[in-house]
Amino acid sequence: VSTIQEVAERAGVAKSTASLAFSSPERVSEATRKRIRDAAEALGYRPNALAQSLRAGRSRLIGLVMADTRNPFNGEILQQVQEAALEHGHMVVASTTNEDAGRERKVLDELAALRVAGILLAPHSSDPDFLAYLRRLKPRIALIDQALDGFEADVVTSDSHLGASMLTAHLLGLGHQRIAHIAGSPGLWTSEQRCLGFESALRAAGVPPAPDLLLHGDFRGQSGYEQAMRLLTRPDRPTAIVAANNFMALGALKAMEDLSIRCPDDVSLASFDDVPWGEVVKPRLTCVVQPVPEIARLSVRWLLERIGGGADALGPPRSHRFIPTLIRGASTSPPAGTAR
Amino acid sequence: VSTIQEVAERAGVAKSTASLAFSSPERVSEATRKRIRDAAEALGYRPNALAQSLRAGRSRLIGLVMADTRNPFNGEILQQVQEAALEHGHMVVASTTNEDAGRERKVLDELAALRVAGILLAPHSSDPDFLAYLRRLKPRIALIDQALDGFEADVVTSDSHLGASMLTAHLLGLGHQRIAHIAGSPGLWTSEQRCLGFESALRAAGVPPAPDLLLHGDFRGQSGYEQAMRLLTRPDRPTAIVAANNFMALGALKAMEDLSIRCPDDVSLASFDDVPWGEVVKPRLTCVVQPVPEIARLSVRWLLERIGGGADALGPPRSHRFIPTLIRGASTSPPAGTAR
DNA sequence: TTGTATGCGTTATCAA
DNA sequence: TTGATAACGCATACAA
Repeated sequence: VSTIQEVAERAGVAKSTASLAFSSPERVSEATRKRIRDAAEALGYRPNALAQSLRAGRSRLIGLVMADTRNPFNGEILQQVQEAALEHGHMVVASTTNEDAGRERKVLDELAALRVAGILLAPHSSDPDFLAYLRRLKPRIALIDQALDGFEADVVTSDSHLGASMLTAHLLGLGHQRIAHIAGSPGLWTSEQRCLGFESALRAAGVPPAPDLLLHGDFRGQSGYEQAMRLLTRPDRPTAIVAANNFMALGALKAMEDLSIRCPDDVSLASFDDVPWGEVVKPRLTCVVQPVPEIARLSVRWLLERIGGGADALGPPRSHRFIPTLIRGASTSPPAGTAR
Repeated sequence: VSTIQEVAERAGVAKSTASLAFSSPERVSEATRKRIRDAAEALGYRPNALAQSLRAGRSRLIGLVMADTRNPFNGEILQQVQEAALEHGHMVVASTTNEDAGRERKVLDELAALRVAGILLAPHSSDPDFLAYLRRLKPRIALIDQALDGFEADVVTSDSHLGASMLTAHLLGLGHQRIAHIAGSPGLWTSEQRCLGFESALRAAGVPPAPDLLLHGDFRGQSGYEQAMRLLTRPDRPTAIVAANNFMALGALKAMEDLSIRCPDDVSLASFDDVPWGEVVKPRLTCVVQPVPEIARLSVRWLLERIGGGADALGPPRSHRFIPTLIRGASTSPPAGTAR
């Protein structure tokens, strides 16, 4: 690639003029503008974004930090964020933490060093140290998918509390009373909201939450399998399970198979987030799905507004919770021996 | 964040000395080094990667360009590439093309403007124009997952030809004769290799490939559904189908369900690439899987070697094809009326 | 061992 | 309308 200096020489003008020809074409005479354009064309000139950013004090990069892109839910967030960012002329630096607090800080450090314009963060840590660290971090941060109590920032999520309540109410409506919840990693906002939503739906129906029916996993399939195994091998096993995400639900389903427990005939199963081509998973899972494209687009928009330095840049933190949608699958049905 | 100048002032030295303290600590006296370190610590100094890159003429970014991160196969490539890159001090700019040639060029343009150190590309286009464009592109390119005939570059893939042959031979071994193939997008290397591998296995078994049993999809689920519908509603429908990737296989499976065709009793199905938690897809798909972590790590290594400017930087293009692994599922069985 | 000066590619300011 | 110059933050060659 070539520099603006070379373009200028070829066009027989000063580099400042060549620069002007691109930034404010109207301030350059017709003739020279053409010469500069032609020279740039011939040389295949592309402005050096690094230099532009250094000069401007801000890059056209945004960082996206999430746990794991192997989960198609996150894969879609990335896809949508990337598209939305590109429409605004920004590229996305994608970083995964693999659920590791150390890695999370490391990638945030790197993003700060890169002077990214802003960071979309689906936080994994939530300890006070981490919050203090985040507050010191220079790039603007917006939270996506996962909120963080005690940290002031725009946050775009779906309503996890409501979603969990919807799933639980659906099961209660079918007649279930012993409903278990396989929750996500302790400490995470989504995990806790989903727990609360689960319990609140139970209480609303006059069913006292049983502590032994609330187990924590870590959002990975393996943990769903293990916790489901615990639940299902008890003498007083639950008649229905709510999993806090898609992978843990699949793990639970696998556990049922291995135990020859039929779903939904013996035990019903419902979860957060669909799986790709969920239609061919047997049985089709009942789940609540989040409007991922909207979450991605709004978070990008808000982040860029903050960065833009316009009137929107100030003002109190904004928060939006999208309403999830319940998809009735075949994995939930009235409990077997409901003749109570 | 602060600059090295501020660090230097606080430590009472020139900024070049401060710089030295980080790049060549041994060339700075114990005492001043400590003063500089302390000052940096106090100010939370992080070197500006933009400025470093501008100065060095090369950034510590690598671009990753692929079709779609919603496919967990690509999601895992991204995850692994990001991890490998981070270990070498590089961040990853992730860009999706959404199978759109225009977008593909656009993101490549942007990456070039960013002066990324190199690009890992899973190309979607393959026309001569595109090849010419790629050859002019400044950043070093390595191909991943998808090769590109006529373009000189390191390329890391799995052996698609072999993989398709493995699937086909497996079906032939079960006694199938009328085997169909739902191929990927025409023009893509993986699509063509898989076609060739499919046909070559047929020929090796003395079964003449039937042109009407070879249909092209576009690697998306919907196309798998549609082409499977075509195949399965024929009077002389095939007894087995090989799909060129996971999503198209799931689409085909859905088509079978909708047609009340049992798999594998009526028609067998085999595919490239697993699906996440494939164990709960009924029936468990027979498929060949690729060693994604190895593909990702080798491609990153080769790319960085080329960039590094060391002895490895020169030399002819390298190519490696990993051997895929056949996973026997429950979606393949001997054909129903095999008494031929 | 430390400091001075220069340039990486841009853009903005100011003068011509 | 155009050109000379400075500055963004850093690293290096060279001088002290």
